[in-house]
Amino acid sequence: MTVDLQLAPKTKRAAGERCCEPVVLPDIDREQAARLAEVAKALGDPIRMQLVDVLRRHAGKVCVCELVPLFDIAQPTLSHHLKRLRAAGIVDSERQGLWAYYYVLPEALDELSAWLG
Amino acid sequence: MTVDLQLAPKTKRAAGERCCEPVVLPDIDREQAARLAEVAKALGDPIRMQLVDVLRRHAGKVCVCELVPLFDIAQPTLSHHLKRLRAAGIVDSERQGLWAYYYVLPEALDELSAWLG
DNA sequence: GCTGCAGATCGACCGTCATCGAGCCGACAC
DNA sequence: GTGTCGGCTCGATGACGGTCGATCTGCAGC
Repeated sequence: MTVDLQLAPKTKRAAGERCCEPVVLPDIDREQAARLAEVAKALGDPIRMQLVDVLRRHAGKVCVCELVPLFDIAQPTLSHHLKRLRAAGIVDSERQGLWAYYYVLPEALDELSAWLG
Repeated sequence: MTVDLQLAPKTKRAAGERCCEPVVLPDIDREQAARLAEVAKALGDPIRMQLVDVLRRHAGKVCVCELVPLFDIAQPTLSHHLKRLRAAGIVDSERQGLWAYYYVLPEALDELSAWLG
């Protein structure tokens, strides 16, 4: 008995009226939303935002030893932020002897920029 | 004696050579970086990214009761995400009787879009 | 061999966030 | 008045993220 308990008439509105026409799109590509959210989350830190800004303005490979004095954080912390940016596909690195150089991969930022219109 | 211990010649490179020319800009407007990072952090969640996408595509005020069935999360959780988006200045809300309607404030997204170029 | 340096990684601490249920409040119908 | 519904707020909890010191890895020079 009471098998229709989960099918109770919960669709009954306050007085049968609707709040607004149901024209919202039912599904928006979730995969793209997940990728864009990952890029946005990587940019969601002031230090990482400034890091990307410096690398974008320089328009070339920048040595880590030049990035450290720009921020008042320890070197391991900066390395951690660069690793997060690289995991999100925003930047990439290249080692030359002692030093490491970072540069921007424009694809991720371009996709976010295209979504913003 | 040894008063110049803190001023030791730490500038001495490995062999006197520099890793790269010091042309990185010393300071990038930190306030703007903080604002952009706040907007990006608010977008750094798949559900919030889809929420903004729905509100942008609808180009009008959307009732919360229409947003709830689009995601498999509880209604308080959706309200939490909307609150975060509103705190970041991305959306705003307006109550009409029983229902609440949310809409996009384009300024925040426009600033991020302008920075992305 | 040893020493020093640039950068990455690890472990730990602590703050913030996402999620949920429970409860509260305002508006409407009766 | 009471009941009901839509939505928000409050706690609690588990997970994630930023930061640091300490340590490790390569590399260059002695």
